Amino acid sequence: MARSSTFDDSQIFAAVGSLLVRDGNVTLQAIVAETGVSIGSLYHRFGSRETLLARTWLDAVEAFQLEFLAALESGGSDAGKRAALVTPRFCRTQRERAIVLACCRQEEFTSPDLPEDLLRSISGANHRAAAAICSYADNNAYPLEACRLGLVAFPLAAVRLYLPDQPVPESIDQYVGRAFLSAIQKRHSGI
Amino acid sequence: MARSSTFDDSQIFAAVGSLLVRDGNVTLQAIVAETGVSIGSLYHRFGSRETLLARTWLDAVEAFQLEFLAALESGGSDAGKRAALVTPRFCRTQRERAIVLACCRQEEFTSPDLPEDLLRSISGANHRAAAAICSYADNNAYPLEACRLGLVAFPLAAVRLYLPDQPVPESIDQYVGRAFLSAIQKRHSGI
DNA sequence: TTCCTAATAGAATATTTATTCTAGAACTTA
DNA sequence: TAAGTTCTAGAATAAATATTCTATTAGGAA
Repeated sequence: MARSSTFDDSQIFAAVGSLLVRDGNVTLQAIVAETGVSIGSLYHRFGSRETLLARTWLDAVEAFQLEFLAALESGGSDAGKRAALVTPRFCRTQRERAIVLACCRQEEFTSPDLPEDLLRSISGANHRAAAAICSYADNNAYPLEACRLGLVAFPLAAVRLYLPDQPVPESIDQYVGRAFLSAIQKRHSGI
Repeated sequence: MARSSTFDDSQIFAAVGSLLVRDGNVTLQAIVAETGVSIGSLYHRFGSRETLLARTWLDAVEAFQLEFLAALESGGSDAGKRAALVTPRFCRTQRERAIVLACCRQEEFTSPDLPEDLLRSISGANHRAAAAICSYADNNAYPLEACRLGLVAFPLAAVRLYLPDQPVPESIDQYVGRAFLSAIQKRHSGI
């Protein structure tokens, strides 16, 4: 066909992750400096900075959901707890992707001038996760709010204590597990 | 002496908060549009964009710590739990400031070209909070990690479920209280 | 080997955003 | 009311950043 790529998209996604950590924002110049990919090549591949960032985010989300949804939908009695623990583990096995997830707000990636198919993939991923959490809540008669906290918010908060610079220690898993249980435990009516 | 200010700093700080929510970033032009303060006036007051943002953050942190430290250092047996609950309450009573705290990373505000006194105030605030959490941990023989999670990370995670756009519901307080307890409860050696 | 296609390259350009600068307005005190 | 001082104003400038464009390069198929 034609010339094949010199760089992997994944190298670029990883660079975005480390720039997020180092500078808190991502300029194309910084990506060029970090990866060696030329600016022309970046535009050839992605079309715009916004698309590049959105693709980076989607890549991270999909990798995460692969594990998270598998755990949540596996059905065992501790499916929820195992799903909650996916977050700290993901931080250890796929650090750059975890950083992207921890640093970006998903609302950034709904701009209507992203390419059609990318927008579809993004909203697909969002809906898939939302639906899974929702039916987990329904099936167990937990409030949705409790599930969102226990499955997502608390685990994320825990790893953020360390994420940008330090490794996420094993000790965190205990806290995540217990925070999950605290979220889904049945309430008393008062306080 | 001389002419007095037309605008309150607090109006500007509030505008930064709403811009953070709406756009996720804050340009001076946007502040001008939002508040009506002129660009010249902004520079006269703050000297640089960076200083403006740092002052906004400091304003929010100090307001928060006023309540948080009072609760934490009040001494009662449930001082920790009350301190944890300061976060959701602060979100209700001082929304803009809470938003600033929830959206900014404090590492942004350590750049050496901020004015001397501002840097001192910022690091003072950081140390004050860190020290308070530390001695709370010591006094109760809790791991520091547990206290950071229970007092800060979990409460913040809970309100972030709503913060940018929606009000933080009262129902959150129960979850925050229980997550705090789950963090400081004594561990079993295994899992 | 030759041609076709897509990838790479980076200078040139456009755009956005921060910052400086000069003038003028308003408050205060004498 | 006059002088002094600080605040406001916004056009002009500078700096950072994204985007376009024209070559050039490299792999694959004929």
